[in-house]
Amino acid sequence: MLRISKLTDYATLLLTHMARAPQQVYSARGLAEQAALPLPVAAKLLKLLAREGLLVSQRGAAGGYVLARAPQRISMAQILAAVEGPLAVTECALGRGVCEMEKGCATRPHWQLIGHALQVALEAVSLADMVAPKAAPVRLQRLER
Amino acid sequence: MLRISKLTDYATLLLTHMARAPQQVYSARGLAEQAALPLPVAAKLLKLLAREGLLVSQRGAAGGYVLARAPQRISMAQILAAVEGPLAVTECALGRGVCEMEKGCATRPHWQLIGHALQVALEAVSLADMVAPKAAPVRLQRLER
DNA sequence: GTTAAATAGGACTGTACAGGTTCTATATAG
DNA sequence: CTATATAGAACCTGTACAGTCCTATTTAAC
Repeated sequence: MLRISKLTDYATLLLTHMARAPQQVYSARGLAEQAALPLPVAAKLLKLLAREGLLVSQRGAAGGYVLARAPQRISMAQILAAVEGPLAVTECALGRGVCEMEKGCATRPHWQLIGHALQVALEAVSLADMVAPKAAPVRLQRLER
Repeated sequence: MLRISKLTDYATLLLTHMARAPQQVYSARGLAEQAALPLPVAAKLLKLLAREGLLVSQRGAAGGYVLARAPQRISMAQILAAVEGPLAVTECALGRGVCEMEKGCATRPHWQLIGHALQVALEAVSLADMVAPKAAPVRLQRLER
């Protein structure tokens, strides 16, 4: 569990295809074919990614989508945030007052810590890393007290 | 997003209560009250946690639940796995043949890496850490290439 | 100017699963 | 024997994810 949504997975797929030749303009139709996704799904995602600033869109004939930045500067954290909204492992991580047990809850700061570790892990992996043949160099370390 | 389920959150709540006085026997009813959870929910979770080996149960009158191990030896990863099943950020992380795009998918190993980072983060935080006043000492590090 | 090709944005739908309840069976202390 | 526990399964229900479709709007090309 702790699974990302399928849509996020698809979005990553689309973006990695584009990352192989950045600056090129891709149509929704073409990308859907390459990624083997239904056109409506790909189109919906591309629109979303454009709205969220990860892609730049060009309307009209011969239009399409281009990566808004170099693949190195697009992190998995950004992709996930674009598709699924802000990262929040627990409800209380979203803000005050969401959870009614807030006052007596000693576990909250620790959840936040786990959430933070996850955030860092996601930020450390870029789109460029995702197309690289070798695994991205991220490692977790446990500090002794 | 990437949220844990409410049930996992509740389970953590119950377990942290128990961790404050390990070796003590807790009834489902008492724990439900302390944690301010509906009795059916608490009961269901406690049964599950017992089945998964995190708790030891004692049936009959004056029965109840005890932590199966010291709080230091119960990790958040174990709690999450008990309630939600094996950690899998993407579908393909569960095993071969689940995802039909498997052959041409270059992103898979990188997802696995992210999943692994998450796993380590969750393993590094114990139940004992969750009741401690200070945040647990976990840190992520990015290695240079 | 018209047409074709593309994105923008929203509405709509089905369905799988989390979240929660209830019931019956079984064990055990007193 | 009875009261008090847990064990386990079946069941219901709301909601959010996944996916489709329809109607603008923009722009290149002829």
